[in-house]
Amino acid sequence: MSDEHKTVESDTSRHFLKQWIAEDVAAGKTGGQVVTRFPPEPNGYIHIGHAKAICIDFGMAQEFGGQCNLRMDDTNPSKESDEYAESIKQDIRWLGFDWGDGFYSAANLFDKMYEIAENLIGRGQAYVCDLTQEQWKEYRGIPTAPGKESPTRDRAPAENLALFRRMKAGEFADGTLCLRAKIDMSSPNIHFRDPVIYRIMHVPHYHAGDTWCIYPMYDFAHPIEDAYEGVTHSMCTLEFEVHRPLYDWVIDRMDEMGLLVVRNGVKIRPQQREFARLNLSYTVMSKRKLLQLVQEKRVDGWDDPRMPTVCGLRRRGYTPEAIRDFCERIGVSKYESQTDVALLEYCLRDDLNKRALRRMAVLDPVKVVIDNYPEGRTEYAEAQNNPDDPAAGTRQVPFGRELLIEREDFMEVPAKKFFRVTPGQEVRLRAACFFTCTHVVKDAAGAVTEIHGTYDPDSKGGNASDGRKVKGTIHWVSAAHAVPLTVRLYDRLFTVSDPMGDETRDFLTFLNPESLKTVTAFAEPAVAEALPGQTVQFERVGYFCADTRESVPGKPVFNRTVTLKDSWTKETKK
RNA sequence: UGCCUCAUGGUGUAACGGUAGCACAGCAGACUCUGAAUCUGCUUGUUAAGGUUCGAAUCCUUAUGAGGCAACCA
Repeated sequence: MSDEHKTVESDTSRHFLKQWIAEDVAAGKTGGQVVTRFPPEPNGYIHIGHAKAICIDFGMAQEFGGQCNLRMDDTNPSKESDEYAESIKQDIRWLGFDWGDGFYSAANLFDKMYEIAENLIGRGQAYVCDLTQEQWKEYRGIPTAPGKESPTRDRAPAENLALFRRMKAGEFADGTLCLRAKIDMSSPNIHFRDPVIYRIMHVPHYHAGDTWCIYPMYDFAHPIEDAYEGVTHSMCTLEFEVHRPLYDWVIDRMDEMGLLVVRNGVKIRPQQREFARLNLSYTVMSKRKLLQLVQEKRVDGWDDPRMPTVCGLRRRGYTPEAIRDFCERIGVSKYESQTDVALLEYCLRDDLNKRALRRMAVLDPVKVVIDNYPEGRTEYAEAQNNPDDPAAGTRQVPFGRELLIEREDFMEVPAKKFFRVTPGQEVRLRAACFFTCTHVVKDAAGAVTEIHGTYDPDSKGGNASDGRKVKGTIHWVSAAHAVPLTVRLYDRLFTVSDPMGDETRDFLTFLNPESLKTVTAFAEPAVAEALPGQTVQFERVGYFCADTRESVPGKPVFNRTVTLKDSWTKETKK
């Protein structure tokens, strides 16, 4: 990763996770290597919120010269698939992170987990419970009142073991029996009230096949996975905070069984800490809500450019650098905040400004006729591909008597401080010449159909030899050479900053009906050469990305990635 | 009405007992062959009340507000 994307920070400005890890390193708790992990469940596509977690997990490992594993936390086969697992890998690689040979799957540890479970039974720390789920719910109690013990809680270990083996052998139906840790039914922490650690589930596993019909629960599996991988720092989101005592309980049991990894003579005791998940304005982040948008066809699939999914952002034209920069800037804390999507857009523009080639395209055209320019003649204006980067070179843009310019760049009666085309006001046609409007032609309804004017032959290239200045420069396209292209103008998916914030209204009622507008635009010929996935800047308009799905040579389709900042529209609203 | 966590400008974060800073957003201006970018300047903040201290955003107490926990999900 390049340094220029790192935000400046002082030595003392370190978020709490960084400080935590630094202290452990100093105290020699890591055995010489910090190991973290990103543990997605392969049951859906990852989104910008996951990207934050990925940047933290991989970022902390990088910062401390350690290793970050990618682990599929696949303990519930009813929801998981290889397709999801592959998409997750692809998205993480695209974001720019590398897990090296640290790829793991919880399923690879099923044997060991089972062994630990039997061990727990033998030690009288787990038992097979035959309460129905309804009974269990009743026995467990509620947060404000203690639970009561299962009638089978004190069954003899030998009996429990026999039962558990029969569970494994497939002798029981789903939900009839389960294995529970024997902890404390009166604990104020519900997760300590003899949590279920194994359930019967006659479902084949996408990765482990049909070897198992019992599967471990998250609270049991996760610390075991961390421990076996030698993970030193296990970072997750806030909702797991109340699970931490249980995580530590499992680690303690493993310690007693002598199962903790020893690295360079140091016993690695994984520790969990929690940080606030990302909330972004004008979108939703829950997997369930995103799934709903897809299933109800409110959007065009998981990779719809309006979606906050990584694949959606990618298709929209976002860059990994911009996303990483964003994740760096939002910081890490335990406060459940809502980050303004404007910051994400800032990071995007900042990155694209440096690298996107400049092109000219007119989204809402009106014809311009240069009356003193010869009919049928074509000249070429040499335009810079990126004014901030001379190395990007130049291109030749065809110019002729008839041009197309942006409708909003003309005002018959100019507003105050309007520097664009208006009768009698000289403007610059970007990279070409000066132009002055003389008169307009209108249709029966009074709409302008043609703007007539003259150019100054002495201003070819964009500057007059007498050195006079013009206040406005506009983009244009030669009518005779214009390439039509389909442009999708994307806007925020929701009309309100927090679509989930109103409990009385469904979030769908806040969908922005104008989140997608499709128009036919006209561009200079070079635009047609853009490769799918390539982002260019349509000067004065915004950044646009050739769609990876539907753009084909000869029939280009562009997605608006993000607009340019626009201080003129603000001016007009005053 | 149990347990856990959190609270700094509009937003997000920093300050770890010693001058409340940075970024985004906003506003004003300079510059400009993109009304972009760049540059300058500005507005706005420690939830409240007590306490400890020479000194509190920071430590303590209480209150208030927000979030989490009652899947055989993760």
